[in-house]
Amino acid sequence: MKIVTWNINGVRARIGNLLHWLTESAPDIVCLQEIKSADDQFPRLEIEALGYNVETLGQKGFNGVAILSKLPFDEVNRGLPGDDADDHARFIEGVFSIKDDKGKKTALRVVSLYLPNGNPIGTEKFSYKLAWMERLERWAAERLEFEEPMVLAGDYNVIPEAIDARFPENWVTDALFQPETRQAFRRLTSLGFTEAVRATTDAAGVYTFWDYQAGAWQKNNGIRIDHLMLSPEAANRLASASVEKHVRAWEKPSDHVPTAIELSLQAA
DNA sequence: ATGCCTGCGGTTCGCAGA
Repeated sequence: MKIVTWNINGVRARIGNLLHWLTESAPDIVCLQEIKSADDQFPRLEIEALGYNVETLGQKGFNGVAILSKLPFDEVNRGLPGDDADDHARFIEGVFSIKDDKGKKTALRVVSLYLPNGNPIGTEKFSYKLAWMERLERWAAERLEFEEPMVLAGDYNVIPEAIDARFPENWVTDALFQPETRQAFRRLTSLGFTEAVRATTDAAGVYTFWDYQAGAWQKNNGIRIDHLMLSPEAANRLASASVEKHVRAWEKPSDHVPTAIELSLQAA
């Protein structure tokens, strides 16, 4: 089963790219971020026509997340618990039915998350980011008790290590590379999650984002900030992970590219 | 030191992004 995360930077501006990519990449489940669209403006009909079920948590103008799935949704949960005053659309969870090793029906949980950017540091934006990461950690710790295959996929806005940036020195004062940010990300690993790309390669130069400005793509001035965190039950079934870098060279690209995993499991 | 570029809202500039 192929599961992909992609910060699409405006689903309506990118609908042509999205439809082409869905046909080419043939994912089973897609986690989208920054759809920048209210739910009633989301271009669902074109996507449904390709055989996908669509669930969104949209917001007018910015943010917004969605899950597209060839599997039917058994359950959908919108919003990250822990702060009733938080009105940003950054979190949606879908639950699907799969077969376990013995052919018995069990649940697969997939989250599409858009973690706050947090810049500039020293402002309420950065404290919101860190608070959001604490809420995510608490939520994830509870979900791990289910002992189910689970994928927390999205734009984490976290550069985990220096190897994940072409020029790490450019990011030392940035919210994406602060020690507190990286430590909060590592706490997910401490809970028991496995980050899929680093589980499959130690290579440098694996990036998922290139800024639109200053020729960052042409200079390969990239960073790796889109991640898939796997529960133990999902990590045990990880067959491969890959970054679909070529999509960044398309006409009118998103500044992020799709990041994919293959899990050895079957829909029920 | 700053802007570089892009999408969106709502109008031709401001905000947000990373």
